[in-house]
Amino acid sequence: MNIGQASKASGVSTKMIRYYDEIGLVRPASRTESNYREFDEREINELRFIRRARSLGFSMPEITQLLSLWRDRERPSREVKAIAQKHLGELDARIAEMQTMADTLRHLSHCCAGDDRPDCPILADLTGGAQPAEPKSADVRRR
Amino acid sequence: MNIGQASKASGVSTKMIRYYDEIGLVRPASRTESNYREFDEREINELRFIRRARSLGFSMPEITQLLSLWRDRERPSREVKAIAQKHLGELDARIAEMQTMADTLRHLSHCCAGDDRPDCPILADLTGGAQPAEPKSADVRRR
DNA sequence: ATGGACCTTCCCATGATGGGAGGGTCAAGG
DNA sequence: CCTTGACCCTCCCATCATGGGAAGGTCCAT
Repeated sequence: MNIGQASKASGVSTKMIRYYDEIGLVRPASRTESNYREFDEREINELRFIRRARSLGFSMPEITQLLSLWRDRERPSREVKAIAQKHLGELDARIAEMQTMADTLRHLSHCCAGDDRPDCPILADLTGGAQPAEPKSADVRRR
Repeated sequence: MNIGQASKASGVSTKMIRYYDEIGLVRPASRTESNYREFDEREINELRFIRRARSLGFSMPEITQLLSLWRDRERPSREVKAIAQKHLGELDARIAEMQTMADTLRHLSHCCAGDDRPDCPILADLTGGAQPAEPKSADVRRR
């Protein structure tokens, strides 16, 4: 199986397959005499594994760890779970951060008339209460 | 005011101030005869504006637009609101995506014993039901 | 044997940010 | 006046995962 077929079978672009090869994430696939990469079922499964892990937001270093645990039939599931939970924590943290942004933005947007007039609470917030005059905004929560 | 002071006053790193200058986000600050950048209050406010906008997740192109609206005293707040709402939509979409990841991961993690044994639903999910044997997982929702 | 679809490697770009080298400038204290 | 240390300048490089594209080799079906 060559790289194009491996790509179709795994859903990973040829570009990325070569990249994973380059960084050693998948073991250097064997080559034909004309230097074409050759993939077997095992490698296709590894590529699918990587794709699925990426879709869950795991970083490449994390995937490297997960792959090596996956290859090890003796692994303790504890280690896998630890990686997953660490990642979950980071995901939750980033979600919370973005949620804060979104909430603030929703509030500001809600307060903005959105008409022809120039007055705009969104710009006012970005300005930070400063600029021309008095900085006496109280309830527009800012971090 | 030189770049170091501007950095302290605005909370933007000197590196980033130079970058914003380079990409034309802040108008090329005036220079002293020894080629030092000089900043006035207006530019400090623009830097603060950028910092606040970044903290709300706006991209540089969006900030470019916001800044030009901010400079224009005749702007219709409609335009500002449109940018904010577009960004809000993107934020919400990314949050939903990450939330899906986190939920899946939470579920898998919950189902994983996390002990010395090698059996691991997390790895099983990443494997995609494939590999050695039967692909008959039904309730482990996968996208 | 020729053409088209494939493969290879190498280089470049992204976006926002930081690190660091090599060299000029300024101000304070001796 | 000169030294010293804290600044400033520009230029280059790296990140992380991904894709685009060029130049050139290979394979297969007609």
